[in-house]
Amino acid sequence: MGVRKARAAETEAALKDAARRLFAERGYLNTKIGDITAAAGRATGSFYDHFAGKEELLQALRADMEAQADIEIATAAHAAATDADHAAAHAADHAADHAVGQAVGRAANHAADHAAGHDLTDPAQLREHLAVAWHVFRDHLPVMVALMQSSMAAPPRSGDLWRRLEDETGILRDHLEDLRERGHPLPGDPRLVAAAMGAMLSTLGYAVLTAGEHRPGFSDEEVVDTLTALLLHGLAGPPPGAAAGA
Amino acid sequence: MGVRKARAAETEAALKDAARRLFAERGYLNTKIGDITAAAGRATGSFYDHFAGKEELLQALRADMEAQADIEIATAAHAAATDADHAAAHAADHAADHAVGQAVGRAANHAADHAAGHDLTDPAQLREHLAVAWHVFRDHLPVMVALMQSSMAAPPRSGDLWRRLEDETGILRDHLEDLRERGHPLPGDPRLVAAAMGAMLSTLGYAVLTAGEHRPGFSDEEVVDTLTALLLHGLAGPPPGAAAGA
DNA sequence: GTCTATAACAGGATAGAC
DNA sequence: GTCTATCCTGTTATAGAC
Repeated sequence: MGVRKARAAETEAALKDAARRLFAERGYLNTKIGDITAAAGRATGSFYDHFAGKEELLQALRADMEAQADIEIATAAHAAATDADHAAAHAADHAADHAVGQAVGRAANHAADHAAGHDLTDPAQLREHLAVAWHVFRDHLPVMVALMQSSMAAPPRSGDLWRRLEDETGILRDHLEDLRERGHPLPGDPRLVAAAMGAMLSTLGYAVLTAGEHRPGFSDEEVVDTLTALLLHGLAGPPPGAAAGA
Repeated sequence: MGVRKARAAETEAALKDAARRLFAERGYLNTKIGDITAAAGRATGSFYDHFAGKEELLQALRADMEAQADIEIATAAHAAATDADHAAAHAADHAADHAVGQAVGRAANHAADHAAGHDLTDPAQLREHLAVAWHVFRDHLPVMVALMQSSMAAPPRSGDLWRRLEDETGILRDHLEDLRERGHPLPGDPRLVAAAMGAMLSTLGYAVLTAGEHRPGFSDEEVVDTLTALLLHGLAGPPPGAAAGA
């Protein structure tokens, strides 16, 4: 790789970094191309040598995020697999795939293999799913914020948000369908239940993790524990003799 | 009221109507002042004789919505109160107040009185709460869409979304706190649980009710039933002998 | 109060030298 | 590839006649 190409890659990285920084601070919609180039220490015109526009930049950031999430997930799953506890390893492994799909909207390739054998009614597995999704959201907050703002800014009737919700919860839906096939009673159509859970997770994540000053003051663990308890047994609480996850 | 004033009121109403129509079609963010005046059959300049800007118009629409919701709620509660079934009437009455607060972000005045005596663990009452919130959302979709787009477009760190979530779920939170004080185990901090439920309801509502062509095909009842079942007993389902709402 | 016309200002995107 | 300079478009908001 020549110096020229290296310099170009450097500029592209600088633009991406600046974009992530600004997306977290001002949001995607309020960040102008000029803001990004200024923050990256480049000229406005240079932007268009790397990206066709703001939307293309966002897609590039999304690709980066998915790639990095894959790595994090894989190592997390591996770490869990070295554990003595089979159930935990199993949960972490599958939770990873699901959660990434859930938070990012991908991983259809692994879905089929891993759908079977899951049990979202197991407190540990459900908690692990939610925890991974929550932390992916937190670790990639700038891009998640940008993606959410972008899909909320689209014309309502385009159905963008519903599509996004379905994409993000593909794996979760598979797990639910699997659960239903094995005879477990579900609250409703797996598509709907999965979308509802995705809606809760993404909007609550956005609200809690971006609040900054006016921070609600909930720790990651408290949020994950609460969502686990709520989604596992609802408001009525666990049946008298059950060993719950809360 | 003179003719001049009446004409002015007419124009203001025309602007509001046009705005609601366009907000539902193109969304709040993509609707320009000029679009509204054109759709209302007025000149662009006339807009500023009635509103200081788009944000002020939105606040006016919000006020209208809240006023109308009050009426709808009151009559609904009254109708329910004439029923022979005490429990149903009770549920509908309080559900109304909550749901409006939930969907609209107000009704703090009634909160204190009505918080006591509720029981969100009762399937009928929970369902009623969710049903009213869902229908308020649907009936005022243009304004709800605009409000959501507006708060999502704000700078993330402003904490706008978290504040909005807390405001919308004030009454729900009160009910949960009441429940907790009466010894019922909750999934977590009432503020957090309420916010999570609000996040689910508003985002799912937006996604499902705006999807248009790419409509998921779920009826209002199916959604309300599903959310009731999910929030009442979670994914694990009702305890063996329970009479659930699903 | 309503209109026409226009000022004022983003913001996106390109041209051409280096 | 990167820069400087500029064009061009859309949108807000106001001025002033009616």
